[in-house]
Amino acid sequence: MSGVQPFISTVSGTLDAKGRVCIPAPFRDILAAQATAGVYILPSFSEAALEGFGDEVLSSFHQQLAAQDPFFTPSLDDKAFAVLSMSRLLPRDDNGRVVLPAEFIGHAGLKDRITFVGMGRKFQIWDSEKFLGVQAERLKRALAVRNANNGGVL
Amino acid sequence: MSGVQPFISTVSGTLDAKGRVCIPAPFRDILAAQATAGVYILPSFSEAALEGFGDEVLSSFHQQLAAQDPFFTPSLDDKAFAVLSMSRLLPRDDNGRVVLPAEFIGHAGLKDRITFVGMGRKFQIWDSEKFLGVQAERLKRALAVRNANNGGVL
DNA sequence: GCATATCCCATGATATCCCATGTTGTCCCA
DNA sequence: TGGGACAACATGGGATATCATGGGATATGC
Repeated sequence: MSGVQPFISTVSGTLDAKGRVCIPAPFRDILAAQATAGVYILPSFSEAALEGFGDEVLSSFHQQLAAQDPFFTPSLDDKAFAVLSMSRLLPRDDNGRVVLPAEFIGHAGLKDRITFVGMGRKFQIWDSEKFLGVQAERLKRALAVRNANNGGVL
Repeated sequence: MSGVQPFISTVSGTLDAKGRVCIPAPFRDILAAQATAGVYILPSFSEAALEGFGDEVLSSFHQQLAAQDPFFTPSLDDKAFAVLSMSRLLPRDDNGRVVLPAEFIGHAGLKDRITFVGMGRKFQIWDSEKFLGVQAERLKRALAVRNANNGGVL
């Protein structure tokens, strides 16, 4: 198992009346391997979804910013703001659940059925119904990429 | 044994009532050599089949994506989605079997008789009946390729 | 004191593990 | 070269543990 284990697969879950979601067990194991106390959650700034990740992504992102001049790199502040200021470290309870803040639930338009989507270094949380449309569109784009450069990895 | 051992040959197997399939012993040995806990399974984008592979394929794909910024690379989401979100790591039991999720069985249209097809870095799982037609067509295309580049060594 | 948030326990469903059995292919000996 | 014994593999079913989810009790802060 070289490097960091990727988040893979797509699983469905529920959001209860208290705003709790149960992080899938395989995802919890990956987070635990990164010595992450809970899970970092960030509202995506381009989509109606939440992004989840562990210490590995946060610290590599931080180091990438730290390598640049902190006062004279305009894009730096915007990126730092979009990611760092909006992220929260949510603690997990004994059952592997976290409580999503109300504004996060609103941002992603979450109802009671949600979908966890493994994306490698991060994963996404979608409203299950919203995700169906996004899924079809993404597959179409990926297929177009595949046809453009026949000879991809797979 | 330099590099990675390829999956070769075509063998038939069964899908039982619990959705279990027994990975052929030679394939298991190749997966075990890659330190893969089980086997990664991915529904093919373009065909009614499942694709199986080990850590060698997945981690090379993941590392390629991990080199880029996880939040500011739009194309990353499409590629990660197409492969990583659709793949699952299925654990093997002591007898070398894995449980296929119901949606995978549906995608490939699997009945009780299935066929494992060695394809080098990966292998495919087909419904045996469906594969008969595909096999003939593939041989025809391969022959066309051979005829197209006459002037080869053989 | 009330509202909010955290922790803990109980339950149902699901997936994992384990053992038993039949079959097939391989090896050895006559 | 043929037959028989053995071992490895594949398949079926049942027991067990893990996971996800709901509800309730206890602490905390305003």
